[in-house]
Amino acid sequence: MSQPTVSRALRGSKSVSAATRANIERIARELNYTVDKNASSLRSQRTHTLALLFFEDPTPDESMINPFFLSMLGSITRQCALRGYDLLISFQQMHNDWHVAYQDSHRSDGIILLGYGDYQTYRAKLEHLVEMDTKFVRWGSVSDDGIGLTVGSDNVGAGRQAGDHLIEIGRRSIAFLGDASDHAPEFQDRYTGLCEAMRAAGLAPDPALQRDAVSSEESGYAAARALLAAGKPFDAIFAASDLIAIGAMRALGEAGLHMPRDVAIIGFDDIPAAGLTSPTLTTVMQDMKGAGELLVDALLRRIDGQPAERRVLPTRLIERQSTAV
Amino acid sequence: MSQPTVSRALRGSKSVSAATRANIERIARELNYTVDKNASSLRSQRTHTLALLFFEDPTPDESMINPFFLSMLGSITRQCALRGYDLLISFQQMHNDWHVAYQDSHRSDGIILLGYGDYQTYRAKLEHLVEMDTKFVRWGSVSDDGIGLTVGSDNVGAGRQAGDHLIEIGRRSIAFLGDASDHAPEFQDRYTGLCEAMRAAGLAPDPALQRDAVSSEESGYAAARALLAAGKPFDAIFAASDLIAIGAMRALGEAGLHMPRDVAIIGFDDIPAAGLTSPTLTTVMQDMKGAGELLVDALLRRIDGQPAERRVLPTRLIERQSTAV
DNA sequence: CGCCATAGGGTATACGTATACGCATATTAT
DNA sequence: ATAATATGCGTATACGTATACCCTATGGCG
Repeated sequence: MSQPTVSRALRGSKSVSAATRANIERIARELNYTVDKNASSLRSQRTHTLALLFFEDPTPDESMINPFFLSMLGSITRQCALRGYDLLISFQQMHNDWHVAYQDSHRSDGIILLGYGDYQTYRAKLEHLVEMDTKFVRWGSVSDDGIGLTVGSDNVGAGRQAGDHLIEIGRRSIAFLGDASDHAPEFQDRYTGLCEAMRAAGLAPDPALQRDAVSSEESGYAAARALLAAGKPFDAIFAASDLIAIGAMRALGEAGLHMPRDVAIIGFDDIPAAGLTSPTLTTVMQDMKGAGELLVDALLRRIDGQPAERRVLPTRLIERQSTAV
Repeated sequence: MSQPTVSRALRGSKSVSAATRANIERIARELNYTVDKNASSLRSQRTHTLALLFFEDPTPDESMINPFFLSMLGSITRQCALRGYDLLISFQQMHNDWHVAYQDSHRSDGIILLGYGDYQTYRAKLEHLVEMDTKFVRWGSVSDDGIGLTVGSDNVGAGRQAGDHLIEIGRRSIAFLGDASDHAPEFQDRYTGLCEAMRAAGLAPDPALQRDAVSSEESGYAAARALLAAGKPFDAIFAASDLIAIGAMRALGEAGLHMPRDVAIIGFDDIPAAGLTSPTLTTVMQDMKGAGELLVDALLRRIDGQPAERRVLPTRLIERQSTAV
C-alpha cells in the first residue's frame, strides 16, 4: 500500500480495487487521517475553493453589510458544500486590489462577486480579470455589457410587474425612487420596466417623478421629501429597494399622507422588515436561494471549461397592505 | 537573487538588505507575482486562514441563517483582513463532522464557532476538539463550563439591565419568554439576570411567568399565547430575543392588549426590524462589532500560544416605545 | 501454448515555498 | 594586525500530495 495508492483510493480513482479502497478508508478513519489540502492543491493546481468577494462603496460603519447579500450567503455556502467546494470570504472596499489578490496566489479556483456600488469604477477591474483569464461570476444586471458571466434577477420584468400592479389598482402617477443612471444598472433596469408597464397602459412616465436614491433608509427619506417638496402630484411610489421604501414611508407619514389611500408603495427585495412596517410593505421578492445555486453552478461550469451563459431569475410580487386598496 | 532570498524579502525578513528588498518588490509587481498560498502553507504549516463554522439545529429552509450571526460576519471578516488572515466559511448542520473536517486537513489555523442550537448535543464535539488540541473560540454563554475559549455578551448583566428598566417604569409582574434550561445557556443567563434584578427590588420571580421559546417569531407567538391562556396576570415581558418579542407582540395585539400601557416589552439583539414594529421595540443591543474583534483576537492569541482568557462584552439598553410609559 | 490487453499498484518525480546551514564579505573588538 | 562576530545571501532539502510511467499478474483469445 504505497502512498500513491492511498491517494488514488481516497479520491475514488477507478484504478484501485474495491477491496483495497475499503481497507484504506478504514485505516484512514482509524488514524483520523485526512488529505492535506495544501499539498493536494499545490500538486494538482486545483484548490476546490471559491472566493466570495463582497464589495461596496465605503460606508460610515465599515463593518455593516448589505443584508440583501447576506441572505444570499446561505444558499451559496450550501451549494458550495454540495459541490465539494470550500468558500473563502472577503469583504472588500472597492479601492482594494481584490482583482489580483485571489486568483494569482492560488487561493481559489474562481471568484463570486457580490455588491452594489458604483458600477463604472469597477468596470476596469472586471476587464482586468477577464484579461488574466480569471474565472468569475457576478451578481447584477443581466443586460449585456459583455464582461464576464452574470447572474441576476429579471429586473426589467420585475419593474413591469410592479408597474402593472400599481396600474391595476388604479394608480396613474407613479414615482420612482432609485438611481436611474448607468451607475446602478439594476435600478436602471427596474425603472425601465416600470416605464414599459406605464406605456403599455397608455401612461406617460414623468421624468420629474423619478428621484435618485441609493439603497438606504436615509436616502429614501431624503428622496421622498424632495419629491414632496417639488409639489408634483403622485399616487404611487415604486422604490428600488425596501430600505428606500421604508425611508419614503417615513417621509410620507410625516407629511400626513395615508398609505395606500393617498399613495400606494412598492419596495424591492422583501427584507424581513418589509412585513413589519405599518402598513406592511408590498414588495418584489428575488429568488435568493436560486441565486446562490445559479452563481455557484455557473462558476463551476466556467472553471470546468463547460459552456456557461448568463442566467436570469424570475421575481415574485409579494402583495401586502401598502398596495391593498 | 535566489529563490530563498525572494521568499525572505517578500515576507519582510530582516536578513535581507533594504536595497535588495525594494528591488525584489519592484520586480514582483512588474511580473504580477504573488506567493503561492498552497506551497507556503504546506512548507510552513501555517495557513493564515481561520475557519468560521456556523451551525444551527436544522431548519425547515436549510438556506436560512440567523440574521443575528450574520451581522457579526462583517466585523469578523474585517478583523481577519486587518490581521492578515483569510476567512473560510461553512454553514453546517449540527449532525455533520465539522469537528474534524477543518483542522486535520490543514485548511485553517483555527476555528470560530457560531451558533445557537442544542448545547448539550455538541458539547461532546467540543471536547473532542480540545483533545485534538485544535485551536478554537466560540461565541456563547461565558459562564464557565471549562471547554475551550469563549467570547460572549454579559447576558446576566443584560438580563439585570432589562429587569431594572422594567421595574423602574413600575412593572411588578415580569414574564420571561425563552428557554431557561441548560440547553440554551445564554437564554438561561438572561433569565438569571432578570431574577436577580427582581429580587434586588424585593420582587419574587414567578416560575409560572416563564415560558420556553426558541428564537423565532412563531415560537414567541406560541409562548405568549400560552402565557395569556394561563390567565396569570403580568404587566411586562422580557423576551430572550427580538424575534420572540415580535411574535409575542403579535399575540398581545390580537388579545387586545395595549403596549406599553397594559404590557411593556423588551427584546434582545436590536435587529433592524426592532425599530420598525409598532410600537417600536425596546431591546438590549449586543456589541457585534466588538464581538467579531474579540473573537478573532482571542483565537489568534491562542494560535500564537499566548495567554487568552474568556472575554465578556457589555450590552446596551435601547429604549423605544414598547417601554415608554 | 503463446500472445496481447487489462487491471492493480509500485517508483520516481514535480508542484512552489520556507528553513537549516554554510560561506563569503564587512564590521568590530582586542 | 588578528581574531571574533555580524550581515547578506546562496545551497540543499523537506513539506505531502498527484501524476506520468513502468512492472507484474491474470485472463481471454487464437
